[in-house]
Amino acid sequence: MTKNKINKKDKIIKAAADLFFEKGFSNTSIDDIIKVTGGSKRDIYNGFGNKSGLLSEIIRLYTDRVSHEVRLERFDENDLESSLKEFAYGLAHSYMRPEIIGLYTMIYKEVKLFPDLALEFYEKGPMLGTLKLSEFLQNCMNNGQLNKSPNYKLASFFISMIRDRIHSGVFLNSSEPVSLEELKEDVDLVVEIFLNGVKK
Amino acid sequence: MTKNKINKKDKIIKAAADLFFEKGFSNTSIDDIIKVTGGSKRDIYNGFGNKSGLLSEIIRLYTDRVSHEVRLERFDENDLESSLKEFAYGLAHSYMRPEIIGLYTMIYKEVKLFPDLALEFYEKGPMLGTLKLSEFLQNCMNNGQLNKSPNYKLASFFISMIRDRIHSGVFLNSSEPVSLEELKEDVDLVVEIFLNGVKK
DNA sequence: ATATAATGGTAATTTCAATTACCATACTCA
DNA sequence: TGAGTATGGTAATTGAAATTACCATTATAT
Repeated sequence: MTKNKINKKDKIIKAAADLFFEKGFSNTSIDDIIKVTGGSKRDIYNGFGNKSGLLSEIIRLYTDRVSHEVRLERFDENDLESSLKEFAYGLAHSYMRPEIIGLYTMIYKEVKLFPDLALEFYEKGPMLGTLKLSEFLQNCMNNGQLNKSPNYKLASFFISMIRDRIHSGVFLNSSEPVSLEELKEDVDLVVEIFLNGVKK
Repeated sequence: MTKNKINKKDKIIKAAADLFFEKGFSNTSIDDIIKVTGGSKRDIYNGFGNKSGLLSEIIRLYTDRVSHEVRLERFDENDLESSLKEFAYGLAHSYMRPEIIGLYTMIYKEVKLFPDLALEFYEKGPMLGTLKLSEFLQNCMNNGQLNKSPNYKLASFFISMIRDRIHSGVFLNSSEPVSLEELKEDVDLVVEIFLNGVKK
């Protein structure tokens, strides 16, 4: 049955993603994956061509999920501060998720090996979110609520503060991961500084 | 002569650092290094114990250089804006240097393998710079020039904006590296937003 | 100057992991 | 149901790279 084949592929993708995100692509062997899923190496070569093919499918799949979430973001020009805060909470939430951290970790590790996949991830993920926010900022400039400024750049700066607050500890092994609740104050502070910084 | 031994070690360190920064630790073989320096593998095993030992020396050496530079930063409480700008230019300059980018790249790649070295890098590099800035901000708060706020956090936010402006393109393969001249406007914009955001 | 120790080079050795070969089994469709 | 095809499992094969063995050479110190 085709159904079983799909289940098997899914199972492999799930297991491989966990391993790749945890240990990186290069440090995960085909055998490691099979040890989790059962079956045999042939399942991977039949289903995905080779190890790199498996990675491609995983990155595509996970970045598509992220980009889908980003598209759902809603902003309200009549409530600038709340909108920014909600956006920032969503962002923080997303950057804290293990799959996202794993995705970033892996892409940082393997960007030299797969430059195209890294670019695709960037465009469907971080860039899309930045565009979404910059559009909102542009509307608020048109409104007269904000000073005219290069909107994409402002959006990038805002997002950098949020993301780095969460990721710098992870990627340099310099602090324990925290929960969104613990972060809330910091996120609010970011919004406050940013808003003071850019509003009329 | 001991002199020759040191020269040989230095030569190996230089060549290995270039390769590690360019291709990463795991993807550089001992033979790759020897191909550049001449001599034989034994030089590496005699001089550094093994491949990891070589990496340790490199990370120590390069992070010490960075931390030395950071210590030289000068601030002037009487000229807040210029001080921040000068600090930001220095920061940008530093984040753009190939050795620094290489160091970050490699540490991101291998943090799982060498968590202690990653932490050491963080403490001697980014953390030290952040402390330096936060001390200055604290002074300006005491002065009454800035609103009271958690100073280390403010400093982190400021640095995140500068660093991410430069590094996000590199690490996700999403844009060409730029020069400090091209960045100057963006750095000025960061300072402007930040200062508006935090000053009384 | 020569016995002893350190150093360097070449060629194993070992390990690990991706990929492939080959055979047995299970499925498909007439 | 049975010929032909696809799939899965086990066991090669291959290649890369770290580490080590061993011998030759050079340096050191009395």
